[in-house]
Amino acid sequence: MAHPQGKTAKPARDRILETASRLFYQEGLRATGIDRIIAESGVAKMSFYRHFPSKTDLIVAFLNARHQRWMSWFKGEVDRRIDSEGRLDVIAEVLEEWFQQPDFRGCAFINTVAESGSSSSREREIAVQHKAELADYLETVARKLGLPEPAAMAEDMMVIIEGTIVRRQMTGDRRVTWACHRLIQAISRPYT
Amino acid sequence: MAHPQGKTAKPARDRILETASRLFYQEGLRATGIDRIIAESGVAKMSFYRHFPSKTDLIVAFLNARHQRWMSWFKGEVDRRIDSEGRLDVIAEVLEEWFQQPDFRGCAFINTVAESGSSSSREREIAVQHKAELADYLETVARKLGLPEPAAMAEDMMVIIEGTIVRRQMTGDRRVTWACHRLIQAISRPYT
DNA sequence: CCAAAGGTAGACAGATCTGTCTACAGATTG
DNA sequence: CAATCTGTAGACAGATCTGTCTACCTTTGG
Repeated sequence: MAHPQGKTAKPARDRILETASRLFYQEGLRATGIDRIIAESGVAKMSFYRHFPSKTDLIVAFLNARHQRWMSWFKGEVDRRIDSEGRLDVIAEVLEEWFQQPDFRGCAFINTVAESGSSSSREREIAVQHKAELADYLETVARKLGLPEPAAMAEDMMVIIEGTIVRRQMTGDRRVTWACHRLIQAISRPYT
Repeated sequence: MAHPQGKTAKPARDRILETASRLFYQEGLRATGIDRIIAESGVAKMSFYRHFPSKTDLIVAFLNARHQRWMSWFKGEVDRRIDSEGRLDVIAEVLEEWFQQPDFRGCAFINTVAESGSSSSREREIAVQHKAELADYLETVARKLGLPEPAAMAEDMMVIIEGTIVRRQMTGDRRVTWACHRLIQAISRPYT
């Protein structure tokens, strides 16, 4: 091997994607330069461009991977709790688990849209698609719980979730999760 | 005058700040270069650096101006409607007016935080301060309406508002405002 | 065995970005 | 009048960013 790192060395592509995922999420897409990703993943520049012909390709790979990873984690946690407790506000608890991670810096997709200008872009489309899938999932949950007007309920939940994430990113205050709890309970109460 | 534009030409500083405000909001802070601001405001480079010693100074001026402008507009609209209708969900109508503006691209302060990396920055602090003032104002509104637990109510409202803004920026769908309406009505209903 | 695949190291090009500097021109004011 | 303030026009420096290119090395499959 040109640069011996033992048999367990991960392939260059994996190291690049891991480093990029960390930096893109932590520092932002525009703020993270190719050179830094190359340096921190310990890879040659040509290896980088062999696997990702452009920075945009790397961003797309990052967003797709994060979408897969986050969605399956979120669905798993919510389904498990819903099945045992049957209450919609277990979602607040799942979100709180996410917020507890020390590197939490909001939702990568919200941040991506915030960073995207007014013109449309591949990144923006992926983010919008991610949120559409999340809304779809919430509608199936509402249906499973037998709630009335599941589509409207899902949109209400989306507003609560996005607000909770953004608010938590801005303030870092745990009271945000309490507010999330109260709001979900409020929309779960039957109309008088 | 060096570059005659008639008696009504605005001072260079104003033209710079107006152009920068448009571009920073529309395209993002990092995506907007000094050179473009200089070109589009029709000003010489030295005039720019006379008024704003660094790009950061211009960003700070932009955020402070936008904070003043947006907050006074929002408070004015909400106060007027609250006084005549006495319902908290007039806030959804005020937000919808904002969303109708053709250049709407979310909240400049949320976008700023999304663009700021994990390290703290002057821009981030201004954004956090802006949201703290908004939360304070909402608490006074809740108090004025005689609602129970105004502090918790204000935090609930913040989550709803942030979620509505982000959701609207992401989807552009008017149903988001309906969800905002429903949510405010839900937390306004007395607990059973 | 040897060719292909995948890797390293690093120079280089070209664009762009922030910020400085010179030279000059019109207006205001002491 | 002369100084000062505010402005224009544009060259320039230095950093950084994306992306290309050359040259060489090692492992593996046919």
